[in-house]
Amino acid sequence: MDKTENWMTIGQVARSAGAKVQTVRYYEEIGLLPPAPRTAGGQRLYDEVARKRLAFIRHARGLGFPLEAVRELLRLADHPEAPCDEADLIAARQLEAVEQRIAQLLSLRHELGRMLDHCQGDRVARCRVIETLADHSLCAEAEHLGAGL
Amino acid sequence: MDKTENWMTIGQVARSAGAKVQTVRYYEEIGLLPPAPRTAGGQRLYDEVARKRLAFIRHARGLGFPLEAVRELLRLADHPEAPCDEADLIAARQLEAVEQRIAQLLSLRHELGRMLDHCQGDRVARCRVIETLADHSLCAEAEHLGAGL
DNA sequence: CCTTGAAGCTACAGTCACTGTAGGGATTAG
DNA sequence: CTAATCCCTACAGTGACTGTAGCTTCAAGG
Ligand SMILES: [Zn+2]
Ligand SMILES: [Zn+2]
Ligand SMILES: [Zn+2]
Ligand SMILES: [Zn+2]
Repeated sequence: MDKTENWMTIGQVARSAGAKVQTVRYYEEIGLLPPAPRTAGGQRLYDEVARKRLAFIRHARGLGFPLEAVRELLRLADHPEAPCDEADLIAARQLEAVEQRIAQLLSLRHELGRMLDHCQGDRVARCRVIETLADHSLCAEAEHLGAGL
Repeated sequence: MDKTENWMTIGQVARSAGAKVQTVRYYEEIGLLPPAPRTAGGQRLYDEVARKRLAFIRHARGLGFPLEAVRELLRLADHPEAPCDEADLIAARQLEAVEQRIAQLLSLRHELGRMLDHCQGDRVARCRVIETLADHSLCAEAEHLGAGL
């Protein structure tokens, strides 16, 4: 009944979802958002449906889902009659990835804490931080092979 | 006393440090490793000093230090008489970054677990995973604004 | 109607730390 | 001598944006 389209500009829709303007354009470019209709002057316009879609994407990204998973979740959300096994599987895989990452980071925290605890704050020649980095056998147990935060 | 240089190829030194050959060349390119001496045919050669330097880099990377921090740690390791405050500060900052990341991921784990626990595994129309992504007010408390794993 | 300033447009480069590929040359064991 | 394995350079691609330059459009005030 409410056909009064309440158009928003890209800046408004971006703010409403906590995204940057460039990010919204990027999502359109890679096909996560449909091409937005434009004003006569070529500026993008967004309605409530588009705003919700953007909010969905940002929420999923905030929970760490990679964009390909978000793409799949959007596709599923567009088919409400399909069974939800696939959506649950994607979320379960994401949970597993988060748990693995947590385990890895707990191990890194342990090693970093140990390094700092053992250092007497003397010269570099006797710095436990430098010594440990030069000799993995000073580490407690961790494998810390995968890199990055 | 041991001047018998025991040269390794790039493949050998990479394997010994758990790195790929391209990664070793990349470290040389960005100046983390000094330019390696070459054979007459132009192939790189590595000695024990270079092997240790590469192992140091990989160990630091394995503990999550960004390359710029590794660069600084290497610079400090080359000056054994300097005080070790700087090295300890870099490690402390890394520890703090790891702790922040852990806190964030624990919150994500909580939300993902909640989503999955509440879903009855019906149609997408009633899938708690999709519902939650569409409506952040179904989340417990977390801000999950920063993205990515 | 005109001006001004904010916001929008495209196109492209840069981030981080690699990884992969194409198209060749070097080295070594048989 | 040949075949297999390694190595070389140079460059493109990854993920998910972010920043910049140089322009155009829009809304509001005078
Ligand atoms: Zn120290
Ligand atoms: Zn270690
Ligand atoms: Zn479900
Ligand atoms: Zn939420």
